[in-house]
Amino acid sequence: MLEGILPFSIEHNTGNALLIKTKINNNLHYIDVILPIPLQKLFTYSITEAEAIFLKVGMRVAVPFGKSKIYTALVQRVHNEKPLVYGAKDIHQILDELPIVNESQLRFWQWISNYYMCTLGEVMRAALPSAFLLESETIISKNNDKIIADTDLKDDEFLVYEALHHQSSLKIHDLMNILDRKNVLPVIKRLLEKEAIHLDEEIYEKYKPKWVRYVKLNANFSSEAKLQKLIEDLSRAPKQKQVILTLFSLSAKTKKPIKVSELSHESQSSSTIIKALIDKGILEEYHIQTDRITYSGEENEALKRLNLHQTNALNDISQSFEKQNITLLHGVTSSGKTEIYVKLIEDVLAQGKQVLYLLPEIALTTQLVTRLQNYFGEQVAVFHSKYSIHERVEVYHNLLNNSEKARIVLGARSSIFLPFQNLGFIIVDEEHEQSYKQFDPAPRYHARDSAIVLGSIHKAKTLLGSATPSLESYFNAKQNKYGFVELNTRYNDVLMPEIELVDIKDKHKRKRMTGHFSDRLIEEMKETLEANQQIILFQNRRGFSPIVECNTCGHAPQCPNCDVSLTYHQYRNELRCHYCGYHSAMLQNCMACGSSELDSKGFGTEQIEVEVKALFPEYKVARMDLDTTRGKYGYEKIITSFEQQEVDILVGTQMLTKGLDFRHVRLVGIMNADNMLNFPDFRAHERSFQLMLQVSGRAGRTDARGKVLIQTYNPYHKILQQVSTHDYVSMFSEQMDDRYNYKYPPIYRLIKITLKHKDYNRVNLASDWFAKSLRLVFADYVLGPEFPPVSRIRNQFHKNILVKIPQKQSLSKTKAAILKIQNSFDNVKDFRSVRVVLNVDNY
DNA sequence: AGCAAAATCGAT
DNA sequence: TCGATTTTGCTA
Repeated sequence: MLEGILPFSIEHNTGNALLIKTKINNNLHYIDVILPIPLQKLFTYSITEAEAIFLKVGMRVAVPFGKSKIYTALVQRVHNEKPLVYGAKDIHQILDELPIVNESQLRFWQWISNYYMCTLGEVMRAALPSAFLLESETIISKNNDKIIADTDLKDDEFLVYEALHHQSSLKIHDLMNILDRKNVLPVIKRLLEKEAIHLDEEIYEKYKPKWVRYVKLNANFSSEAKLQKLIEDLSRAPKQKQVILTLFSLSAKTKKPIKVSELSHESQSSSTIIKALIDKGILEEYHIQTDRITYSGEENEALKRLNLHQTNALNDISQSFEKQNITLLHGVTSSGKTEIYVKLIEDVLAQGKQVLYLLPEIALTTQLVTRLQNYFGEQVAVFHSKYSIHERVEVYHNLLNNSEKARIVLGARSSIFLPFQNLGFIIVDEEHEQSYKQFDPAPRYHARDSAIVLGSIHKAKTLLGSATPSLESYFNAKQNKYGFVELNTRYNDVLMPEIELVDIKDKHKRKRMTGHFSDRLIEEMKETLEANQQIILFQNRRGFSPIVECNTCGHAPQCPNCDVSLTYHQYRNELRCHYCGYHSAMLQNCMACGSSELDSKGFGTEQIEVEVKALFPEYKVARMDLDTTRGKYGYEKIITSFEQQEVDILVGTQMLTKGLDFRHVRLVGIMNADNMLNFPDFRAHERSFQLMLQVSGRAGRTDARGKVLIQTYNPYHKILQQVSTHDYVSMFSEQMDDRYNYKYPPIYRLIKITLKHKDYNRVNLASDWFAKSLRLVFADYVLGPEFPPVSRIRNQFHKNILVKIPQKQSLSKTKAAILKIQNSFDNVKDFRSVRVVLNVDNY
């Protein structure tokens, strides 16, 4: 039904539970449920008649599973088919009054599970806020019916028993702390045998509504006279009197309920004073349940008038949507795409439909959120990983209830799983971003592609936006699968920045380099700083230097768990592994020969920061990378201080590229373009082009034309030439030739199969076997097995096999064949312990 | 996934 | 030879 429009089709999978056909008995009732674990099967439980009437598809039930665990499961089907080969267990409890997952979501889950080759349970885990998935916890308590003599207990048993005298119940985790070891089950078992304790399984809601404490004057004092008396009585308690007076003035001013926190703040007195008043019965406290997500907005901002180019683009998009469900908007950086989105959103809202606005995680900045909130006020809901589980539940509920508070969802990739009721429009901004693809764990979905399917399920329109579209989307637009609209002028007609390539090989030869800075870059930096403008320096590698090498013997320290050399981080004087997090103090001497002459090879953001500070000591320098943006607001702080011009030079990794709008940046320096271009990946050239153009786009966003300097050893590289002329089209056609010749996406599809095991030989044997079986079916379309550039991570050896799928080959049959091979693979005893990871459309 | 039974390991 | 650790099998 969706052929020709979608890049893929929807297939249906019937759960295993349905395969065991059975006699229908109308007196017996069953449900098939999805469990949030990586099992392909659905499970059938028996329910009572009353439960059968009450239970609807999409409700949660707590069910016993395995020996003692209780899991949250989702009802997938209610029926009367008695399973023949096993006895269905009863459910433990119903958890919802109404379904929390709707029919379209379940269809969507099914699609994700089929397309990305994972189980429905894994999709469920990704799709529901973790607070919805309660699990049972074993509670240990003392058996008071029996008295145990201390002498009957071993040391560890005694410790637990003794602890139960002080605390009525313990959790497994507490036991681990008490006994200071992981394996506590034997102790529990022995205590259980001696009837010293008993166990209970307890489930609890992780979500608790937020209650806020309010106070009011006790009704006894409502009359004028009594009030007068109260004030007099309190003359000897000035602090308390102060609180009462503040309460009066506050309630007179706001005419709203008074929060305890507010009162304590306004009256400058501690909460103990308020507590004393409550205890005296003068004040009365009460609680109101509140939303965690509140919008304390100013007046709605009037929509900015669109300029001519924007208006044209808007009209083109509307026209395109008449014929196409998906449209690609290719708009250069700083062309004002957001304003166009806002107009489109307005139209959809007017039709009473919901909007999903997807952004890469990192681009979800306060900048954009407040901007949208200023236009749409309360109707905007934000959903991303920095939100607490409680906040996520609230957004989820607001959508489920089709609340006014969630007409527009602004979110990162996981927001495609929210319970939309009436979705009318999806925007995928920065569509080319690779972070839309989930890497680990399963489901390894691509949010852009999944959003397109979601759109088709809801019959909604989808708009993909980017200044540097992915080859995939541009190709689809060229093939007329998508509509296509271009916006080539920047807002206010600011010219695209001038891009200059600096040959550092030549500069090195002529001794024109200071550290990693060419004379040209220093010149431009000076000029920019003197004009009171800001600079961004881009280096796509964090740390100080990626390799530390001994000058005498050439030995470089390696990570003990991974196959990489350790990166030197100067600010903590540490060696770090960027794959597993291993770190150790920086060595003073070479571990192999003891020489103290250690040299660093290569450079990262940290080293650039140090060098800039030395070059321009009178200016403020900041660094933005994974190391400086840890913590909830780390990222925000750096951006704000740069925005406020407290910082003149910002050094950073690709984080800098994500949709930030800085007004005073005139110069962008790319320290070294070569390491991205030489990255061993078929998308390296495409990605370098996108990355460089995106950073360049940060320059000169308001009036003066910006400047970009790209330092490289190879200024004649095709990609660099294309970047310097802003030539997306020739980049596209050239890259497409390569993709065509070497059989890569978007011409061919890819499925990557990764095998992992701690034993090197076993990975080799297993992957050879796997690849050989694949070749029997797919012949030359199988690549590998090959070790990835980093072949060992966290003590696991990795080996990759790539399956290329021609356009005309059936996707579902291909996947079925791969699954069949995996199944026989799992039946080989020696291979069973090898982890197999399937990654469809891997990035 | 998580848990327990079965199989294998290893030091007395 | 017994106890500990790893592997294997199953969940409804």
